Amino acid sequence: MTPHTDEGPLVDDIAARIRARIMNGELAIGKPLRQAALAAEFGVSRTPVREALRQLQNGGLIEMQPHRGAVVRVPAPWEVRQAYEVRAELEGLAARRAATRITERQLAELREHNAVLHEAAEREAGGSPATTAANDCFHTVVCVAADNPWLSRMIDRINESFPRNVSSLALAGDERHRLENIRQHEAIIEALTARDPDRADDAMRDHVISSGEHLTAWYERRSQTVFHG
Amino acid sequence: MTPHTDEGPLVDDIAARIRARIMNGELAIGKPLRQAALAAEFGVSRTPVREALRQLQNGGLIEMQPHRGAVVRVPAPWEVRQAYEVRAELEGLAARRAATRITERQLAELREHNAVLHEAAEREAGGSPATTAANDCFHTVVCVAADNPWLSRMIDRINESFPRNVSSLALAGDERHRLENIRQHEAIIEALTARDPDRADDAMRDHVISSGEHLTAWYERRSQTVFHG
DNA sequence: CCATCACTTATTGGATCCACTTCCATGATA
DNA sequence: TATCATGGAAGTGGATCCAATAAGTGATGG
Repeated sequence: MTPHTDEGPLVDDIAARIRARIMNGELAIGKPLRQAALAAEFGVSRTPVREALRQLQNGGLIEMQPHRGAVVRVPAPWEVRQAYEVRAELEGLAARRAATRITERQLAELREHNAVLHEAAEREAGGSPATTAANDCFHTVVCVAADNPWLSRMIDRINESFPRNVSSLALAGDERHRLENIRQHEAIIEALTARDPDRADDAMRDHVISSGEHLTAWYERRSQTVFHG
Repeated sequence: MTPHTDEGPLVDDIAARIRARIMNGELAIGKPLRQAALAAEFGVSRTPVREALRQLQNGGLIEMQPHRGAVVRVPAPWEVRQAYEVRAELEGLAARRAATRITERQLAELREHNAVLHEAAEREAGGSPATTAANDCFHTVVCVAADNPWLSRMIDRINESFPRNVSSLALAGDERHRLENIRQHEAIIEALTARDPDRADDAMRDHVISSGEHLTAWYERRSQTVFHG
């Protein structure tokens, strides 16, 4: 199963694969992760798996208790809000920088990604991998246009701390939220097209904060279900 | 030597100790790190050392080439500028949040730390551990007052990516820079005392950006010395 | 005299082994 | 019957072992 095409250290490969499993929901939130099981699944020994798990712990995606194993982390709702406040600040900065640097080509890409989202919003539920990917790409393009690798890295770190399928699920059920999302993207594209750093910054902040509020609300509902139901 | 007072996983302890060695300059920039030597020094096997090194690599403090070992990372000057632009954004946010949350007690601490810096500035060169600590504490207090663990964590990650003694060295030689530093701290304290988020944000940004420029300049001089001298 | 190639050596990365901790079930005892 | 002790099973963390890779070194040929 994806037999490890030798590209760099094994442990990074393993970490990436485990992260992917968590991101797409294959390894559900709260699920315990057995080193032996993962090692067997990937056809390697426990050593690189252990190191990979530690990497993921460092990134905040899982929790490890000594001698008790690792579990996919369950973020508290207020943590989501805190993280998204930071994300808003960083993505705002990215948009600000992008406004004076983005190319016509990249602007076209943004419109393309948003068109995919718009089309999907009318047709299906919205939680599909395609829409998740389009959403990711939208933000990635802005980051690339911002042309600051450190900034991109920091934003990535935040995103990698929350399972992606959860963010999608939060979008999935709410038609109104999806349309709001698309309109916010449009506002960002407009500001970038106008090469207006202040407006781009504001538009991006609004967008991220609003997403964060929806996600926080989702986690709050989920916490109630899990802990009291 | 500091015989590992059992608090938590061994690998974290090792990572912290190696990081400390790098931060205070005991392990100089560009120096190769031998797993066996570190293991012997700490009285453990190579396994936890390897994991610790990988943690540090993840944090960006060292570089590891496969089968070629790890070296203390040499940041390029432009990287320093990029990182400090991000840091300015984050610390600005921290100051903004702190303005409406900071306690009188914490304000007093800020003044105290800055007094230490002021006193040291007149007396000695400025690169001492005490001044470094006071500088760190100043920013830490603001972060704590901001009351957002995610924000603190992100700022920490940036700071942990550059050996601390280097930042101090950049300060050490320049009397004018030291005084500028202290005045900027005063401006931040004033803004926080006035509970003015906008002013606090601006003052902190100015301060961090200015520090970043000095540090960048230091790295540029150093690069020339190392690579062409 | 210099370039190249085989060989040696140092060092890393992954696998295996062992000890220790934790959890769970079973049974003894008040 | 409830509670606590005890033993076993599962799983992790660290140590050790082995294979694979890359630098260094000396011999050989042009």
